Amino acid sequence: MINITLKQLRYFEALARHGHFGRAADACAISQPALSMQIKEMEEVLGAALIERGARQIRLTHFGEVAVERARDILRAADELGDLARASKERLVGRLRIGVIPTIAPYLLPKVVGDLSTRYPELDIHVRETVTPKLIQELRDGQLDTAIVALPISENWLAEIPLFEENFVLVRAAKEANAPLPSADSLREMRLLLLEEGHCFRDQALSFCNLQSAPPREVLDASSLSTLVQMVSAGMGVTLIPEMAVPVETRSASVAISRFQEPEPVRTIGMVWRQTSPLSGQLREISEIVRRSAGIDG
Amino acid sequence: MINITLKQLRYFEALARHGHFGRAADACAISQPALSMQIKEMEEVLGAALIERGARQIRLTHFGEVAVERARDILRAADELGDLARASKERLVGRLRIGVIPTIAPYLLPKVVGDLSTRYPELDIHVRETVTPKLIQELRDGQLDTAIVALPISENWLAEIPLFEENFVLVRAAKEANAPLPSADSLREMRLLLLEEGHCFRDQALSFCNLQSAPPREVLDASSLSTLVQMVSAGMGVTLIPEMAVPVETRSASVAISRFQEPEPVRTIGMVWRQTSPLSGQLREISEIVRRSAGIDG
DNA sequence: ATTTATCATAAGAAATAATTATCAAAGCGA
DNA sequence: TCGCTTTGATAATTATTTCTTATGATAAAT
Repeated sequence: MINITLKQLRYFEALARHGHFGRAADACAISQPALSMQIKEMEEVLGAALIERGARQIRLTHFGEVAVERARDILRAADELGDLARASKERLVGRLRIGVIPTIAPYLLPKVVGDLSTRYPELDIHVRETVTPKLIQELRDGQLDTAIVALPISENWLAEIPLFEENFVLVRAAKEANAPLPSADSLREMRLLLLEEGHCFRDQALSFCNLQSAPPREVLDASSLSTLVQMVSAGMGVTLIPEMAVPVETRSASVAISRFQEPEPVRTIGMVWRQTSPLSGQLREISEIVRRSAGIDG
Repeated sequence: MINITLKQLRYFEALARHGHFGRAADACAISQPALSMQIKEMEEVLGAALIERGARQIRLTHFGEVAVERARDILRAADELGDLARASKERLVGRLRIGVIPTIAPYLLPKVVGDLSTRYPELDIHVRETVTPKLIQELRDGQLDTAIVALPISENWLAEIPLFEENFVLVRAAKEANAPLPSADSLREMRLLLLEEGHCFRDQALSFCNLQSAPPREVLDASSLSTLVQMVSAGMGVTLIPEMAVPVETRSASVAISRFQEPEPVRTIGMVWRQTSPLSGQLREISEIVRRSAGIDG
C-alpha cells in the first residue's frame, strides 16, 4: 500500500484509547486480527513503530503519542466535513450572490435583503447590480448564484421562475398632469427620455412604442431612473418608469404619473439560475420570499 | 459505505484543482470512471453535492469550495504524519527519560547530559535519580525509557548493556593515611559507615566484606556519599566509595583514599531498557556516548 | 507446569475499487 | 440542423484490499 488511510487512523485512535487490541477491535466492530493488520500496515507505511508490544500490555511509543494526537485532529476534521455538509444542506448558509438589474434593484432590494436576512440569519448576501447580459454572463461563469431580471431570457441552461408583473407608467411634468393620455404610438412624436443602451428597460419601453431600436428624435440617455425623472421634472420630456419605482423616484420631483389604458405596458420580472445549480431547491424557496416581499412593497 | 476516505479526499482535491474529471483522474493515475465513482460516493456519504456538473465544464458547489479547503487541510495533516515519522526515525528527538542510581548520578550526569544534548540538540532529557528497585519498576511501567544501574539486574524483559567497571576505594580520616591497608575481612571489625537501606552500593560494599546483610557493629546510615565522606572526615569511621566519586567528594574533606589490592572490589555499571522498546537502536547508540563520557571522566 | 491473556499469522471469503467498454448529453462547426 | 467532439455517467468484469475464522506463539499468572 502506498498511503495511510482514515480507517487506519480510526483503528489506531481506538487502540490508543483502549490500550488493548481486542477491546479496540470490539469498539471498531471488527475482529482483532483485522485491527492488528491495519496497525501493522500503518506502521509500515509510516516507517516507524507506533506501538510497543509488551506481552501483557501495550504502550504507545513516543512517536505513537505524537501520532495519536495528529490522528485525532485529522479524524475530527473529517467528521466536521460531514457536519459542514449537513449544515449546508438543511438551511441556506454561507454566501449567496444575487444579481439584479438596475431598474429593479433600488426598489426591491432593501426589503428583499432584509427579509432574506431575517429568514436565513447565516446567509451572507452579496448583491451585484448591472445590466442583464452581464448578469447572465456572470451566472454562466459561476460568479453569481442567481439573478433577478426581466423575463424571458431564453437560455436553455437557465431555470426561469416568474416573480411578478410590473406595469410601466408615464412620467410627465407636473403641469401636464391633465393633458390627455398619449397613445403608445404618439409617444414616438414626443421627447421620450430613456436609459442608456444596454438596459433592458430601454428596449422594453421602445418596444411598447413599437420601435425596434433607437427612436427618431433625439433622446438623452440617462444612467438611472432617478435621472430620468429629474429630467422630466425639469421639463425636458417624458419617460416611462416601472410602477415599482414610483414611490421612490417621484418623492422629490414635481411630476405627474399616469397609467396607460389597456393594454398596459408590462414586463415580467423573474428569477433565474443555472439549472445545474445544487442550490435549485433553496433558490426556489428564496424566489417565494422575493415574490412576497415584492407583493407587499409594490 | 459508512465513511469518507482519504483517497476520496485526494481525488476530490485533484478534481477541484483540475476542474476536469479526466485530467484529475490522470493526475491520480487512475481511470476517469474510478474517479467519478469515488466522487459520487463521497457526495452520497456527505449527503451534499460537491460538484456542479455542467455539460462543458464542472464547477465546485459552494459547499464544495468549503470542502476542498478542509480536504487540503486534512491531506496536509496526513502527510505531516509521515514527515513526523521520518523525523522521529532519523535521529533521536523528543523526550528521553533516564533513571540513574544516586551513587552514579552526581558524578556521571553532568558530563553525560552535556554530551547527549550536544549530540542530539532536539532531545529533551529528563533525569530521575533513585534506587535500583524503583528505577526498574518505573522502567516496567513505561515511566522511564532507560536506566543506568549496577549490573546485573536479571530481569528477562530487560536489555542490559555494560558501560564500565568501577572500583571501590577506601576512605579513611586523613591522619590514618599511612596506616596499613585493611583486608576486606578486617573491615568488619572497623566502624564501617554505609548508605541507608535500599542503595545497591550498600549491598555491594557489604558483599565485599563478606557480609550478607547488616554488619555486626552499629553503622550510621547515610543518605549520600557526601555525607559518608564528611562523617569519615570527622573521624567517625571508614567507608567505601566508588572511584568515580573521589574527585568530587574528597575535594573539601581531609580524608585519605586508598585502593585495595587485588582482588579489588568492583562493580559493573550498565544501561538497561525494555527489550520491547522501539528506542532500542537509539539507546544502544546513547550507551556508547555514555561510555565515552564516563571513560574520559573517570 | 499448566492455564490464561494477548497479539501475530495464515488462508479463504467478502467487500471495495479499479479497468475497459459503452452511453448520453451538450457544445461546436459546417 | 446534422454529424462530430468532448465530457462525464453507467455497466460488467477483473483486481485488489480488507475482513473473518482458525491457529500459533509468548509471557504472565496461578
